[in-house]
Amino acid sequence: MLDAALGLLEQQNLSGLGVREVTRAAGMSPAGFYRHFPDLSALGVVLVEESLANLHDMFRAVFAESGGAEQLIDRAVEVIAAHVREHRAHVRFLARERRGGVREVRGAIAAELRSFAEEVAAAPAVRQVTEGWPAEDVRMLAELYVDRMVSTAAAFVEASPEEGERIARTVRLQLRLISTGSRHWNGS
Amino acid sequence: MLDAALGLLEQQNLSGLGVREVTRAAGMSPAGFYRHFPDLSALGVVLVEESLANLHDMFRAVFAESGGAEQLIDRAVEVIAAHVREHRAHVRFLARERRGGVREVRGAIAAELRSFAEEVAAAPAVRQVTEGWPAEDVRMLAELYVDRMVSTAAAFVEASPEEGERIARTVRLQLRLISTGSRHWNGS
DNA sequence: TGTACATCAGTGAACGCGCGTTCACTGATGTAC
DNA sequence: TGTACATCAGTGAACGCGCGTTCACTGATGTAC
Repeated sequence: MLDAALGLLEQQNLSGLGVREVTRAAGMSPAGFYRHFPDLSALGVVLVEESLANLHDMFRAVFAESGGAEQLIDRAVEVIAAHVREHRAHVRFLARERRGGVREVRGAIAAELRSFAEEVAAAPAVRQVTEGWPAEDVRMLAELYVDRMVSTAAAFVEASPEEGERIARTVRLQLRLISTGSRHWNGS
Repeated sequence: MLDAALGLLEQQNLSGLGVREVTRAAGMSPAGFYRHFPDLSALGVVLVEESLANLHDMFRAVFAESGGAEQLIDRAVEVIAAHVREHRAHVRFLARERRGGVREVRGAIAAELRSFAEEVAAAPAVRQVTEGWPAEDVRMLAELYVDRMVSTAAAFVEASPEEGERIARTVRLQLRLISTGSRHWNGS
């Protein structure tokens, strides 16, 4: 039933989903829905949790191994592409709901992205560059990386394979430019 | 009626809007809707056009006067904040629909943002820095600026005044970092 | 091993409701002579 | 200036439909003795 809902959410957003629509897609009778969830927003919460947990894994995978900036950037783009390939529906769902209709959902996603930024800030490859920076500067750099990675995943998910290749090239350049900027950063 | 629809769209997305809901908010009878639009997606098209035209003005206002990188960044953040203050509902609508449900709308927004990126790439302040760069590198820098500005507007629109101040500080730092990166860019 | 019972995911019919859309209408405003 | 007519934004009633939710039910599976 969660899979059925995710499938439907590729074409529309959470607030447009219907109980009968979901059960129909799952091959059940409408009443069966209430054996699993009290209402649709409860189902939404589960999907958000699943999607964010997956995304968390993605971030951990990027920063799991150490290495220079170049290797890190290449691995980041590969991991993002693989993540989108494997969790396309989840990524699409997050991209929609990040700025979407349900305040509660938006807040949960925002909070999780902030916690990802903290992890990025604490990653050895980043700490090496930001040694001696004020906390605010480290945070803005980490948020810049997180936002770029999430936006890239969102762009991949709607793209054809050729567009995907173009997006990958562009984001690699952008991450390199940000990395260059951080190496020449002269304080706020 | 457009205003009524924009008001409703602060709480939900285009695909969740209803004819009766809009006419109710506009103080009309349901049938009156069809005097102005054949259906809701026609109304959506008008709102997208309005919103993008406004956003275009915002980009032009940022790059209207020349000046150093620092002045440009400060003006950009001020102009974005003013734009959000004046066109809150339009900005919120664009933020929602940029990754939202309706393919046609998403495509129209993406195309317009690409054309903004071309304008940014052609702005004197940017051309000065990117002299001699390959076209692809110029494009990725312009897209980075555009995306950061649009994301900032989207963030402002949901933020309290204090959060807004934090966002403004963060984005100023990020734009400075990108600018620093571009000045030390050593080719792709 | 067999029997009686509990659990619980899924069913199908029914309910009242708000939806989108249509229709012939009204009545204000502009225009031709 | 007055009169006849055209235009058109807005109306109110009506339609059929799909919606969310409830209810008593079924029947498969697990479990205690």
